[in-house]
Parts: sequence; C-alpha cells; structure tokens
Amino acid sequence: MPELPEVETVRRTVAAATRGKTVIGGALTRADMWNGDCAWNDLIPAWVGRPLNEPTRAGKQLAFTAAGNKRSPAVCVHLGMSGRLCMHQPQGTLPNHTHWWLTFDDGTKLAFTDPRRFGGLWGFECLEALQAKRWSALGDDALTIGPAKLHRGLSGTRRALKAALLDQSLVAGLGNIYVDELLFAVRLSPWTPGSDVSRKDCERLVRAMRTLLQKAIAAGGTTLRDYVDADGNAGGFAIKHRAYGRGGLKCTRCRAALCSASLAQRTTVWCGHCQGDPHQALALEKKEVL
DNA sequence: AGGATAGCCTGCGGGC
DNA sequence: TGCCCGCAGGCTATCC
Repeated sequence: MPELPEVETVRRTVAAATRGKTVIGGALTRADMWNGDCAWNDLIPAWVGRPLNEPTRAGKQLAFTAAGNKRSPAVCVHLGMSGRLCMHQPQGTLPNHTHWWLTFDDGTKLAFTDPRRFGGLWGFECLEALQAKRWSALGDDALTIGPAKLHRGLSGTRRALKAALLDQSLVAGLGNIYVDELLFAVRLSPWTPGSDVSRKDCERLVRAMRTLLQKAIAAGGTTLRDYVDADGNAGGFAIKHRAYGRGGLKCTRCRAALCSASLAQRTTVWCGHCQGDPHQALALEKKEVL
C-alpha cells in the first residue's frame, strides 16, 4: 500500500522511465476516476508534442506537468490503496483496471491501474492551481516537517497519537504501516493523547520519521501486497517490519507478545511493554482487544 | 467543531 | 476443488 516512500520511489522511477520521451497521446477509460476543474479532453492537447517534467510529490500524491510550457495543465495522481503507475512496452497489453494512460513517441505507455479505485486523478489548469486548491489541505511533508510544527499540531488535540499521525492535514505521507513502525521505534503508545506528546517526543518522532522513511526510500519502498514501482518491481524487503503485521508475535526488543487492536479503523500493532503508557489501559477498555 | 464512524471497492487467503 | 466470507486500508461524507 503506497505511503510516502513508495510514492517517492514511483516518482523517481517514472521520471527516469519517461526522460527524453515525448507525449503523443493518451486515454481516460473511466471518467469517474477523473476529478478537478480541468477536464482530461481539455488538458491532453496541451501535453501532446511535449515531454513531461519530473513529477513533484506532496505526501502520497504526485503531480505531472508537461515541459516547455510555463502554465502547463497539471494532473494529480493519488494511488490510494491499490493504485499503480507503471511503464508498459509498446507490444504489451495494459492490465485490467487500467483507467488512464499516456502514450510516448517510442510507443511505451505510462498507465494508472487501480483495481479498488480508492485512488484517483485530478486535472488542474496549472501546478499552482493544484497546489492552491488541493495540496493546500495537506500538512507539511513527513520528510520535512519540523518538531515545532508537529508539536503545535499535536498539542491541540486529545485524539490518539496514531490517529493524528494518519491525518494528512497534520503531516502528509504517513500511512498505517509507517505509523506503527515509527511509534514502535520511538517507544510511544499509539493511544497517547496528542496533547500529552512532549516537545522532546516530537523531536524524537521527527528524527525517527526521517530515518525510517529515508531507509525505506533507499530500499525502493517496502512491500506487502499491491505495490510496485514504475518498472514493475516490488519494493525491497530490506525494511523488516518490527510492528506492522506482527500482532501476537514476539517483540524484537523485549520478547513480549505484541498487542493488536483497532485504532482509528486501522489494525494497530504495538508492544504493550516497550510502548506502554497510562492511557493505554483506559483507551482499551472502550475497545475490543483482539 | 472536533472526533468517531460507515462506506467505497476488489483481490486474496483461510476455512469448510 | 470451489465457494463464501472476512479482511486489507486512504480518504470522504456523515453523524454525534
């Protein structure tokens, strides 16, 4: 499931795979996957005959523009749960559930494929419009947010730390996997109320967040099920999960059995011994622990 | 108005 | 073998 490192890996591999190529056409085969205020049919003529710029990323979203045109229309791609952006050879058939693609002058295609359709596409008249109308709702990117900003965001809420970190308007790019891994790494309970997280903890969170995400990017993204980069490669398994998906297994630090419960509608795994806090028991009384 | 919660959607794996 | 059910989850809409 694409989170920040996977999306960043896609961004880099798409950039490399489309470099030097010119857009000659494309197709949108599922109109309901397209949103925003610039229609696909109005956008594509402005792209034909031009190469793509290197895509930009905000959190888990990518933006594409065409080169050689200062006010090129922009397409925002959000992969959602099961979305993929892959290059396909001229003779290859596009996979099922391919909703949109671009064709390049060498016959290759860049295709957006999303079986579950939790992802989507948004067209805007230019990159600035995309940023103003869509990305303005995002918090600072998880790779660049500072401890002060994070602390401000958390201090105003009593909701659980995990729920807050999943909130893209607070910090953009984290998903279920990396939040569980991050909280395990810094030994904070996912149930800690946001406003109980100290400034010092925020400094540790920011440091650990950058380390974790950068390691995952260096490994080509972590992979569980659906994710592949633009070349169709699964992410490296160099990043071993220490919390995510390990409910009931032994903690790699203290050998205690890892706890698993639902928090913010997400399966959440943590070590009740290493990450325990006074709020946990109270919070869990209201929840059913699995 | 913050915060919790349903619903969207398909593929896959476990159980029978 | 094959079917059915439950689960996976990012985000939006809706309700409390």
